[in-house]
Amino acid sequence: MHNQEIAWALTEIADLMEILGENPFKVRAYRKGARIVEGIETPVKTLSDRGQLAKIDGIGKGLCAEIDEMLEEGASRQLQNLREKVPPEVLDMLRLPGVGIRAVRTFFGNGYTTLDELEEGARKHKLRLLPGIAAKTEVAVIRGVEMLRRRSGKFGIGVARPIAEEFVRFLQNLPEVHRAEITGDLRRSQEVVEEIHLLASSQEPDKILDLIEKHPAAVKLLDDGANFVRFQLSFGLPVQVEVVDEAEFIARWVESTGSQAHWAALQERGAKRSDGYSGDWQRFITTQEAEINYYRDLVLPWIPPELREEGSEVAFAAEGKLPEVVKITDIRGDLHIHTHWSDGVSSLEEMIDAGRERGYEYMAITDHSQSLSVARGLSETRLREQRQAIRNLSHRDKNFTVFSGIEMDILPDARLDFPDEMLRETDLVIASVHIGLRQERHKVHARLETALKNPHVDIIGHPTGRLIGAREPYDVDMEWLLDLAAKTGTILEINSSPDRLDLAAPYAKMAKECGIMLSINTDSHDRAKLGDISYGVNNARRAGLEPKDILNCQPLEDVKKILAKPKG
DNA sequence: GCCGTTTTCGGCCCGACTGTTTTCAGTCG
Repeated sequence: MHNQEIAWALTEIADLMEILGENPFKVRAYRKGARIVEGIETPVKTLSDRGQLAKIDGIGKGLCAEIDEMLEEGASRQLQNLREKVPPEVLDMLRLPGVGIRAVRTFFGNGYTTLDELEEGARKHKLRLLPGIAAKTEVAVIRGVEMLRRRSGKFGIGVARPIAEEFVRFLQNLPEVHRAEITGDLRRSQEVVEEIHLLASSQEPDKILDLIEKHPAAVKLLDDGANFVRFQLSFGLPVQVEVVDEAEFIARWVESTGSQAHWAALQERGAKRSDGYSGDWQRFITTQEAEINYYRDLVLPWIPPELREEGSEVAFAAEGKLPEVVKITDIRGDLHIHTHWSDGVSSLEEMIDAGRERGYEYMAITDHSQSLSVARGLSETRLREQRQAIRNLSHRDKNFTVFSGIEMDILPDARLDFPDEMLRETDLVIASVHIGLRQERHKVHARLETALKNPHVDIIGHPTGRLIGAREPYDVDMEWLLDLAAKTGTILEINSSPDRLDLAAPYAKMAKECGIMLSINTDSHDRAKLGDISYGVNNARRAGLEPKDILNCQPLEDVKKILAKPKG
């Protein structure tokens, strides 16, 4: 089992124990263990073999034994036992916003074991007859079940992509495979996908497909044919592997990357060609070895997969109007980072070293501010202490600049968490909404207005507050927000966490059109998450953003000027 | 279950908002 799978298993154990009324601190220990395992970069197997697992803070004897069992057996007996006691959909009830552990226990204790039953109970006003459940909870159940249904069968890019990459490596290591790539929605970096689609080329498709079917992760065969196999992973995600002849690879790759609209637009363009080989253009280009040649034969520049969506991009490309979208190598620093000064896992030193190792020129440490006490937010005194600690560390490397910043809370009553004097002396101020997410629109607007109009607020963090598939955005009129950001010269964040991707690509595109600068940040709470920047970059590419639109694609001196300059 | 320690068991981030309530507990972040 891999680190992520172990982390999922530990989380599931925690959820099930909680439903069964286990000691809350034991539950918390499992959750914490999951978070730690998720953040470890080396495979847990390696640490276990070296006997270093129990030395990690937060992993004691019990969790160590639990993890060792998973590594050896590929499963946890405790988890199996717990699953026998709690039907799977009772776990989903925990995901309903506004429904907590006590309500789930009440539902389960009164015989509700599926979401369908629960929804019916809510619609027929039966839930309110249960102790401690009222009409509002019924509304929350109905809304929440609808949200879960919309999400069902969909998997976040943060789950799908690492798994897809692992299968690609597996395929590439087979001697019979010439080339293997991710294709489909995932290659276009959609936020959520319904399956992983992989394309491989080989002269011996039967042999490849046979091997794939026997892969230990393929728990259930869904479908197979002459040149493909489709199977399901343990947690339900379908994977399709298609094997084609080398000569067909590029054409099939372009076609399967999609979207349908893009492919249709390409075909139309091919059919219209009038310079000699219009009749068999497709046969000609199937023998290409690179996508760039495929597009060149249609007299087009190569179109990045993230832009192959509407179909209209083909015409834009033909007119030379495609944006030069940002690449991951354009990113010069990460400007939203947490450390264990607040709720991060890694130390200040570890985060700074990790940024330097990524080849960044700069980074901003932005821990939470005092009001977010659950995250051990920094008081003014602590922030000043941290600034001094950062200055002390900065002397170690003159080629790497660390800004001392803050992720300051925008309070529910529309005040900011720090006075202006404090903000003035802080290198970079991100203002974010963390509490009071269900307020009415006029209150949310009043809060955002205070933040955007404050001359010291540089960036609005995760501007809509959504968690993909888990929490709706707070109630904000996006056109109003973009207009205000443009007027005040406030930068908006593209939060790279695959759970957030906030701003979403369509809003980021609108922001660019309004002349708003964006900042692609990871919001990392541990050093392993710095790599999430790739999700943010993919999201920005879908929005057609170019390096000039992005704060952290600018050289250090320019970033300093932008942060020092009064807004507006 | 983890940690730290007065080495054997007690304490484990917390405050605001909201409604299950009519005075406190559940939920959220």
